Amino acid sequence: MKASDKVKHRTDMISSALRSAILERVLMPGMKLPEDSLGERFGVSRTLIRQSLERLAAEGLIELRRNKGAMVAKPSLEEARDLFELRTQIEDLVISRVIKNMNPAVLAELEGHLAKEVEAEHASEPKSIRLATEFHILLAKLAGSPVLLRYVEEIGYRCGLTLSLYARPHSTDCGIQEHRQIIEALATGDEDTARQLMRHHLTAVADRALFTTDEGGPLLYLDALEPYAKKVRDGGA
Amino acid sequence: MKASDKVKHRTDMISSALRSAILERVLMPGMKLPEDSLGERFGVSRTLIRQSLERLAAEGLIELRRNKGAMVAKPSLEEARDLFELRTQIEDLVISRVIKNMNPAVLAELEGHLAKEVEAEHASEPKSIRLATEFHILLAKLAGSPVLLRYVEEIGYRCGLTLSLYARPHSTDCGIQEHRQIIEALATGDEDTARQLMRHHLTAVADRALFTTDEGGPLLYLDALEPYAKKVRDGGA
DNA sequence: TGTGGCGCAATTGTATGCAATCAACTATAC
DNA sequence: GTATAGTTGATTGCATACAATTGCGCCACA
Repeated sequence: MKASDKVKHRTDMISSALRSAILERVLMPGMKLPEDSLGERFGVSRTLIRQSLERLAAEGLIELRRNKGAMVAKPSLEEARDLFELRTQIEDLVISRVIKNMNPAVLAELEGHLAKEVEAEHASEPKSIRLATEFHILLAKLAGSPVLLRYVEEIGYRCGLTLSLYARPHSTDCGIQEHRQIIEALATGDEDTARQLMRHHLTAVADRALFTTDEGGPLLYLDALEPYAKKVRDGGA
Repeated sequence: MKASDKVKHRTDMISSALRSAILERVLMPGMKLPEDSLGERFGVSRTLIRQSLERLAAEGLIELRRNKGAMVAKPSLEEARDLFELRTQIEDLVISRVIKNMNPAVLAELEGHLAKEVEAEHASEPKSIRLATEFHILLAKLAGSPVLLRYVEEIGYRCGLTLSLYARPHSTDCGIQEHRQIIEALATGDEDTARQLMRHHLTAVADRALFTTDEGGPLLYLDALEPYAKKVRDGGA
């Protein structure tokens, strides 16, 4: 049966849970992530936690220091700028590809996502943030290249993390309007405009954020993780 | 002291050893990589091998199938093309940055590398291949962005892997001349020319390779690994 | 002779235990 | 009172042991 096939392994579930927690700003940059506390929370042994942490470290979402454990990554301002620059460059390719694949079904997916963003705009802040990132990931999916998707995802997540360090609250507000414009340009097949809008959008997101420099001390905070751990313990996706 | 600091952990050494073996075409795409055989070879337990395999899987160099073990990745032709396209797009950024950082020391490093390439041209094939990839990595280093370096490295490695699947023998020959031209353009600060040369170079590398479709069966071959394993067992880098 | 099921061997998935490392604290000497 | 050395507690690094899964070969049966 398909349902049991799709059960990714527990490591994947734990990685995803931690990743979501980081992207939704439940785990803030600098927080320590000790193996056995996490293992206890998730109801698994340190082995699986270790694997998950290594994976997230490879993605750049956490830092792993020898004999000193893991903590949510605290990218420098420079690193943040480099990430956005790289992202901008890569998403050019996404635009080209999506335009090539454009059709009513694709357009519908994009507009469906936009609707979700509008809906969440005045609801929960974490959800808006997540949807904003997922807009770009949806575009990458529609580009039809697994390779492209892989890197857009990873860099998008890392950008999301940097925003939780450097962004002011509510800085996502105007993003929805920019997403809408991009969709319109894509729909009309105007590649140059779409590309420029995307570049402008990403620059704007970065600019809205990266000017304020916030300073937060490293803290350990596990209870916030509880809802995420519960899903894993209960065997959910 | 610095020497003891630089002792990366054994997992890193094993990952590097396997990565080198893959890039030097000692481990060909499709070869199986069983955990305990590798562990025996490298003189470590399966734990460390597993970690290394997971890391390489994250980099896209090997594939990891649940309950069925690891094998050297066999990227499809389409994936190969996507990788080169993405690489081309990203290395644009490298060019811009290197030009900004250009100075005599940088130029000297580039020319030093080119000299090594020339020297190895008629010596060992694997060394030429390695040096050709490392030219791009050197450029990324000189670009001065760790983020950029990380992705150029990874994608460069993956491209190297695809070439071992799809490239004809001796297809690296003309690469050196192209590298030389790129260095010249960088030296004169001509960004547009450099960028175009780089794009042309990468396209040429891909084209020289990706037309022949070779079909190789999956094989298990461990003895070829011996020199790599020995370095690790002896505690070398 | 071909096909279907059953069991065994091989390989991976996960937990646990012990050793090594690091950080913080205390005690002692100056 | 300060500085340094020793010691203790906590945390990671790695190996080993056991459980679960998969694939293959064998045998029965049509």
